[in-house]
Amino acid sequence: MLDARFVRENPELVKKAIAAKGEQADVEEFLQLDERRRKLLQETETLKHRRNIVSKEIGLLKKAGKETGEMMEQMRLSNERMRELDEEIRELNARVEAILLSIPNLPDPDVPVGAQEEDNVEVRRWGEPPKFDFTPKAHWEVGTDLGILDFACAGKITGTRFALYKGDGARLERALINFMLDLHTEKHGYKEIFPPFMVNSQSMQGTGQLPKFAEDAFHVEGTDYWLIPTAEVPVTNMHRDEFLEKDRLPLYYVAYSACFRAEAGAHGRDTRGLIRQHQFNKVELVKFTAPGDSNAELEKLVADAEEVLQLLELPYRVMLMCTGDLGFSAAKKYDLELWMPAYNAYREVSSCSNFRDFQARRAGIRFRSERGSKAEYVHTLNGSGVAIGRTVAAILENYQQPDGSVVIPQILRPYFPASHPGVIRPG
RNA sequence: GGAGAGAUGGCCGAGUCGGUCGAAGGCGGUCGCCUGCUAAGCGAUUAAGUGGGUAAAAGCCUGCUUCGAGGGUUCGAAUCCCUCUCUCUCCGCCA
Repeated sequence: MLDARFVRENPELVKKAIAAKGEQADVEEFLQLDERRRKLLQETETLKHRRNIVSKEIGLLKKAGKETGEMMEQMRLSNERMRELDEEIRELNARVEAILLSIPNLPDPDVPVGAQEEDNVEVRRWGEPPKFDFTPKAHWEVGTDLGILDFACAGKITGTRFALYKGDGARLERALINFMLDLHTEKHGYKEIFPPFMVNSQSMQGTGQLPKFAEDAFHVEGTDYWLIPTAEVPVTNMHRDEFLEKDRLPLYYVAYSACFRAEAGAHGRDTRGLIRQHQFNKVELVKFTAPGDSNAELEKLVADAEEVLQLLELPYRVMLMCTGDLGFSAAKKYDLELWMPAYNAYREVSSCSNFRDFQARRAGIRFRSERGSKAEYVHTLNGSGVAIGRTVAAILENYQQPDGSVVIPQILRPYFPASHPGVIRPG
């Protein structure tokens, strides 16, 4: 959420940002409601000021044994007007807040302006797409033929957009989770968190999923709980409504979690395979930093995620998202995209964003710099480090052999039994 | 699920016959003094949110709100009443 004062003072800038992101939010209505709200606020506060003074006086008079009946009667009357004003202010507050929550974050100045994917900018590429002297199969065929993925069975147990991993497939999934957690904790200095997979609505609002994107998430009926769409939600909310001491920053967290997404707007897209599931695993990186540090921290975050792909020896590219692809809360975002031979295209496995103080303001995550000792909001960043299911898909496609087997990336061998041949074969 | 206790400022912790309590005290922070350095010591200062005024700005002046959340009683509520949430202890149940 943006600062109300900032919106009030820079309405044109905010409107431009809303348009650039392709979002909808009524800044004009905000300005009108806000002005009326402040006018009423002044009126009721004047009345309250008087009440406070008179009440004190009544206390003193009573102590002195004086008559106070008339003053009390007067106060009773002005209380009615206060009640009316407060009621209207409360309504205005709710409407102003609602608009404020619907205004997206401002894009950074160095973010390319654009409406669609084609406007994203490729920053760099790593690795060479493998050359096959046979026609590479799609990962769902590879996995199904090997007997390590079973979509039909998952469909029976649960429904569409779920996957069942078996044998070496399940092992591969688990190996990737452990490999990534180990890398980020041991080499990159992140603290490991294992969060709840359900959160309350306040947490969902803190990171920006609510109120706008309720239909993208699964809600547990009869409760205030939501299945997390990413570990970003519980981990960022760890520090909701807290002050973080300056010398504690930056904070680096890494969390494995299952992620649950309704994919409401994606009917008919990626219906096969592991690319778009209602439930998938992800290792997520989350940072809390001082405001001045978030630019540099985003670059480091991207590098940390890239190292996962490099060690797995999977070809990828880094994309800088244009304003239209930034999403609601981000000020700047890089996507990492893995090469998928069967798609003959790069597909996203990681999204690394700098939210600046947008989430922190919603979630009330503050800190004090030593000097002015004035409270400020921290900056939050996060990125996938990386999505597991899509990585499995990429491994199955990039490491597939002519005979249908799949070579296990070298870095993952220690996560398989010593007796394992290092190749996944049918059976 | 049953019984009880609790929730106060960055942190800890006082505060019930409702009135000068936004809140004692301590810790921590900041500034100054002192000390050969460090440690200790002395003094001052230090809640947040929001509105208005003033200033180029840092800031300064001023109002209102906030003692888990929401509602109520009252001229006046941290203090009284109701509802809810969370935490802790005991019992029961359970992976």
